[in-house]
Order: sequence, then structure tokens, then C-alpha cells
Amino acid sequence: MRVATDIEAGNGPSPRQEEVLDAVLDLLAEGIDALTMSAVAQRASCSKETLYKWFGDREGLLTATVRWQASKVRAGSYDAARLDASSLQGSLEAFAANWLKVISSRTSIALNRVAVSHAQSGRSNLGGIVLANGRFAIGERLKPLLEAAREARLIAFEDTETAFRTFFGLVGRDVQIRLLLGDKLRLSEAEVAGDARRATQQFLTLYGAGKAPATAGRMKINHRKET
Amino acid sequence: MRVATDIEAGNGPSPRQEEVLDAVLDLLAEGIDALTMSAVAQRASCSKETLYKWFGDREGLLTATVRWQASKVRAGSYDAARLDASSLQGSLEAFAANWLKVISSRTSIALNRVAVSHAQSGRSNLGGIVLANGRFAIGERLKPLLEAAREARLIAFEDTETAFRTFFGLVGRDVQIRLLLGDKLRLSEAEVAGDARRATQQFLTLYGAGKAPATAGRMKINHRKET
DNA sequence: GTAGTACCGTAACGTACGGTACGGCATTCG
DNA sequence: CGAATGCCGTACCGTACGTTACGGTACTAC
Repeated sequence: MRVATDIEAGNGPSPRQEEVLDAVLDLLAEGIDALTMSAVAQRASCSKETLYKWFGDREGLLTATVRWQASKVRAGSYDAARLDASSLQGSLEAFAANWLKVISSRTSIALNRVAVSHAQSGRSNLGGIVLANGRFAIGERLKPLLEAAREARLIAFEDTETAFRTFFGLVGRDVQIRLLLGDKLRLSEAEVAGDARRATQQFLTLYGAGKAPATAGRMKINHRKET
Repeated sequence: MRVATDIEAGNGPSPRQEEVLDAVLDLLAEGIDALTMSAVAQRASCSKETLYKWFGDREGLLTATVRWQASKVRAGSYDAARLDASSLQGSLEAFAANWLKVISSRTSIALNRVAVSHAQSGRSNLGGIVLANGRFAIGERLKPLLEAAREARLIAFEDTETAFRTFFGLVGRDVQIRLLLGDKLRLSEAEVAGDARRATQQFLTLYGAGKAPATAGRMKINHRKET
């Protein structure tokens, strides 16, 4: 039977514990084959006993790592006041670009792979935590913007969730599954920006209130053939 | 050093071997925690020795399973002759519905999880095989339809790959990653059909040649709030 | 000083699982 | 009929890894 650990007591990780979690992230980002407790202890220059004392077990360590990574990635909220067509487009593009950058980072890929692996057996909630800090956190941060834009008559939709999911699909497309399955897919800064622009244009074409040109997002944006 | 196996000789699996592969699919669909060779042997009523003789190693068994599953899922090609707006819409919807049904099946989820797990270490090509038989196979089957539709002036785009990826994103949205991460997401027959319709409408709004109404896919389709 | 605490390094334990070996049975071939 | 082949069931081996235990060291409290 497991006993309460430091982390579970509700306090955030101590500086030393953050170092350990960063070591885990480092190992993951390096594309290590399998993340073992021994490897973590060695990299973090701590004893395995300490790992188990602090995090309970392997699952606890991974959970803490996911939360730690999420706390680093969270971007600032977007200002919903003074919303016009231009600032809406900018905010959406920023959201899209940030999201693409996150999901294509080595760390996120590795973390998602671990979570997917553990989702098989129901005795772990890692997948749920990754979802809560990833897909759903993004949704909760974007939805206020979408609804403010609707309030301002910039876009029109009935269901916020559906509108968000459409945006999500237009931004991510096949990127995440390809990366998770090991496809070598390099997203340069410029490609991320371009994809964010294209997705935003397409989204505004679909949901824009009336005055958006019907063909926007089809031409002009994709002048460059993708590789 | 590994020696050539039956399967690698280029022949398809024998009936008995197909039984074994079906046993693997059964186990995966049952949501077993970890797929072990012993469990496969037991379920298939064969010896582990036979497994290794036929498939070489665990990787070979999984690879054969992926191919076997892909061979069952492959749907018929779509008739590109006599293409009009209505038949294009029907074909796209059929594609979308079929794809959604596949990726939300327990078997596909489990297989993708295994492939994602193995993608971490480069010494396995499972991820590549899943991609080739999934995402890329779909692309190669859909692209001729898209290009025929462009030829018929029904839709307009510059780059086929980009158009396909947009369609892919509109159809799949967040479904696959949520399922892989363990989200309980039940797609009923009706929801699959509805999503296929919505995605197709949105795609035609973005790429339709001129006459598509600018607001299609925004209203009318999503009368039901998603759960 | 001495006791207590926190931690590091490392060794050890238990188990799970990939892979192999072997005995037995059923079928086929000569 | 005997020999060979193919395959099942099972026992076995080696290793990797999660987890625990223990000795040693620095630092704090009193």
C-alpha cells in the first residue's frame, strides 16, 4: 500500500524536485528508448530511494512530470477586450502557432507517447492528465475568445465546442498522429507560422460573419507546396 | 541472428496463421493491458515456438498483425467517372465515415497504441507501417478523387496534399488523440454519419468552386450539441 | 559533541516477459 | 510398419526493470 508523498500533499515541487523533473524531461527529449527509474536517478544525481519517497512510484513521477511540463507551457491568456477582426485573427494565429509548436516539440511527443502507452491499462490516469493539460486546457483557454468574438459579431456559430474542435482539426490536421508514430516531420518556424495563418483563414472562412470572402484560405495561403 | 520466416518469404499468411493473427486482434480489442507472446499462444492455441518460427519475433508478429488488419479494412475504390457535385459529396462523406469508424474501433486504437509505444525506439518500423497502411494509404486513395473533382471543376485547389490534409483535419479533429489517450469517446453510427456530413460540408465550403454557399457547414449541420 | 534528518550511491530482490528447448502426439510419406 | 515432419503444451533461461534495503555522508538542532 502506498503512502502519501511530498507531491501529493498539494504543494508544488521544491526546487530540487523541479531539477529532478527537468532531468526526466531531458531524458524524454533525448529520445531515450525506455524511461527507467535508474536512468532518471542517474541523470538527476539522486538516489532511487529519494525518487520513490518523493513521487511514490513510477506513475507518480510521470504524473508530476506531465504537470511540470504543462506549467511551463501555459501561455498567457488573450485579451478579449477591444476585439476586432484584426486582433481576432492575430489571437487565433498565435494560439495555433503556439499549439503547433508545443505538439511538435520532442518533449511533448515523448510525453504523449508515454501517456498513450499507459492508457492501455486502466490502472493509470496519465492519459487523462495529458488530455486535461493539453487538448482540454487549450479548449478552455480558447473558448472565451471564440465566444467574445461571437458577441462582437465577428464570427457566428451555435456550439462553442464544435467550433473549437473544427479549429483544432484545421490546425493540427495529421501532425500529431504522424509525429507520435515516428514520422520524421520537421516544422520550421516559418511552416508553423504559415500553417497557423492557413488554419485561421480557413476557420474564419467557415465561421466568419458574412463579409469574409468565400474563397479565402483556399488560394494565396498555400503558395508553397508542402514537403 | 534471425532467420527468414514464412511470412517474410512474401507469401501471405496461411489460414492457420490468419487464425493466429485474428487471435492477436481479439486480444487487442479486448483491451488487454500488455500483449505478451504467451497470451497470444494461449489464445491462439498454438505454441510459442510456432509463433517464433512463423513470425520471427514479437515485432514480426505485430507487423504481420498490422498488415492483416489493414487488409481487412481496405475499402473499395471510389468511381471517379460520372462525377458531379452530388456524387462527390457522397464519396467524401463515405470516405470520412469509413475513416472515423476505423480510427474509433477498439482494434485500431489498440494497434495504434502499440505502434506509438514502439516508435520511441528507432529499432522498430511499426509506426511507419501503421502510417503507411493508415494515414498515407487513405491519402493515396482519396487524392485521385480530389483531383478528378478538380478536373471536373467541382472544387479548386493548388496542392492536392494540402487539400487532403485539410479534409483529414476536418474529419478527425481531436478524435484520434483523445481515444489514444484513453478518453471515453463513444461514436455512434449517427454521430459518425453526422461528423462525416459536417466535415464534407466544411471542406466543400473551403474548396468548392464558387457556387457553394458561404455559410454551409456552419449552421444546419450542428443542431445537436455534442457531448 | 551527539542525535536526528535528508539524501546519495549501490546492491539486492522479485517478477514479468521475450525467447529457447524438449517431450509428446498426430499426420504424412515411403 | 517405421521415419520424418509439424505443431502443441510446458518447462526453462536470461535479462530488464520496478521497487526496496542499506551503508555512508553532509548538515542542522540542541
